Amino acid sequence: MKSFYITTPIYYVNDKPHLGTAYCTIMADVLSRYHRLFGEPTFFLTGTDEHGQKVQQAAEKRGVSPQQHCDEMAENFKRTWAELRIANDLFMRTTFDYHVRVVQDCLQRLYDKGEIYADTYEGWYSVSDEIFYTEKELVDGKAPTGSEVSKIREKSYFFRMSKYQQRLIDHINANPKFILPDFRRNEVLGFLRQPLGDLCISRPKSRLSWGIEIPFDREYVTYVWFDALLNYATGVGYGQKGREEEFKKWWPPVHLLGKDILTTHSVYWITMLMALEIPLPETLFAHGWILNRDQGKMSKSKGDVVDPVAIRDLIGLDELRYFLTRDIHLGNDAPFSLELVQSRVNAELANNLGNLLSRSTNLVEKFFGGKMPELRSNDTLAEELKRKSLELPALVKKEIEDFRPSAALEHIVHVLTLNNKYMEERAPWKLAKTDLAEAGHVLAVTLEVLRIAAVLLSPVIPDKSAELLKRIGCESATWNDLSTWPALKPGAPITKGEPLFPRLDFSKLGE
RNA sequence: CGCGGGGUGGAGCAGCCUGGUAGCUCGUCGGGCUCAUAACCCGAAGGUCAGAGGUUCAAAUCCUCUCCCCGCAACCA
Repeated sequence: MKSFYITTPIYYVNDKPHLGTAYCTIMADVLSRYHRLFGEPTFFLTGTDEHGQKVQQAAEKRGVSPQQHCDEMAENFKRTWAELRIANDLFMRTTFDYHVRVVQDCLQRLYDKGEIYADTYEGWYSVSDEIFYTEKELVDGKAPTGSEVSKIREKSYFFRMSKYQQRLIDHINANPKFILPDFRRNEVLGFLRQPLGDLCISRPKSRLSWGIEIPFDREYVTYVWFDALLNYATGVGYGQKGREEEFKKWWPPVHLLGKDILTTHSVYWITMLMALEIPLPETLFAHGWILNRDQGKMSKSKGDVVDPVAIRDLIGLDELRYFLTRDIHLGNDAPFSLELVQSRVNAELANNLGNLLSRSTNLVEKFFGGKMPELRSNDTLAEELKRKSLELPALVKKEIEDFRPSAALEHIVHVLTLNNKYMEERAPWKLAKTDLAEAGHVLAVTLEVLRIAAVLLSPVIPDKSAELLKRIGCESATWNDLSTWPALKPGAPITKGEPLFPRLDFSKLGE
């Protein structure tokens, strides 16, 4: 059986989780839950990137050790993901012992193979900013921050990235699903039309001590990206005795990442893997950014609500997950606002799904004493509904495999809409007075449709989906149950309950 | 001439690769229903698909040019 291994970037531990990182993590969660539902062995990795100058500085400022600083900051992420129902299999941290050890092994191996060599790094350095600037970044001979820069030369170690340029181009061209969406692939290929340089992968300890020590020269630590990217491999056992089977089981991964770090992944990471002779990832999928009303990047300074937990508190967890999955076409930039959330959630979750559940369960309570009615032979409309429902799993699966979760949800919503039309057409509230069994049939059909929809929506709205299934007495919700019709047992208890998705109303918030 | 993306009814987006009656959600207007979360159903108005030219029997879709918006242009993360 084919396994599915998906990763988010490991987030820089110094930052706090915001809507952008939450978006990426939720999408990876949704995709991994779908693959699990399909019955595939699935592994989902997220975590934190913990080395680097900024961490060192932040720790110094607080008067704590870098490790302690990281331990505390990593908790922000763990807690946030727990709040958002993220079901990751591992929370990876680049300060894990085994990660540090394997990164060092990799450095040593590449050095021994001649893939890493010593040379002189020359660049414009700002003492006050403590970083190098590229020629192009300089403004009138000064750093963009206005500080003085001077040209300095220092011994550094370089990875022979340039050596792999053509192989990388060939691989991208030969594997159309390697970099997605398509236009991102073009972007990377465009970038690769210029000659690729070698990558400086060392930093002198005099400037940066919080990093992984380079085994063949203890005066240096390795560049954070070299360290961080390897987490995708070390997290599932790469290079570790006793974990060979684990690595074999999960590798290669699907990397979900932000478009801003596509270059590091498609160029640095991939050439590193080539040099290390590790099989390449299946797909690098770059998602877009979530923008505010003015189409700008979300930011606290602009007064946007960026704390994902605060947003969840405002609109509800499953509602947030649904909005991000449904309203945004994975890969594209997309606007975010409470109005947009309200509109989407009310239309599809409250009015369509929630209300369909309410009206059908209400009628079952009213006319059938809260017991699941029986199906009869199908009329044309019911036959169509049944057929479309049974076709849904395959449609959803295809869309998810193509990274189109929004389209997957659209198919489901479409069937629910048809069911609402069906209710209108057959009017079981009237039928009940003339032909009770027929009214029961209409309701039974509806509840079966709801069952299938709820199971197919469970990766996106896990809590609400479970609640729905409970109310309609569904005991088994596996992928195989989706090809069963009927699955609900006549006579089983059906309960109406409170509205599953209360309508949102932000009109009074004074936007 | 650096590279790439975008410009589709009032709003937000699909469609473009593999040309063939312009689609989805919301909003607006009219009607129906009254089981339901003022929800549901039916109908209508509203678009020269940024602009110009070209290819074609046929272009939102392919090609060229122009205008506007955005991202990237690596070794901070």
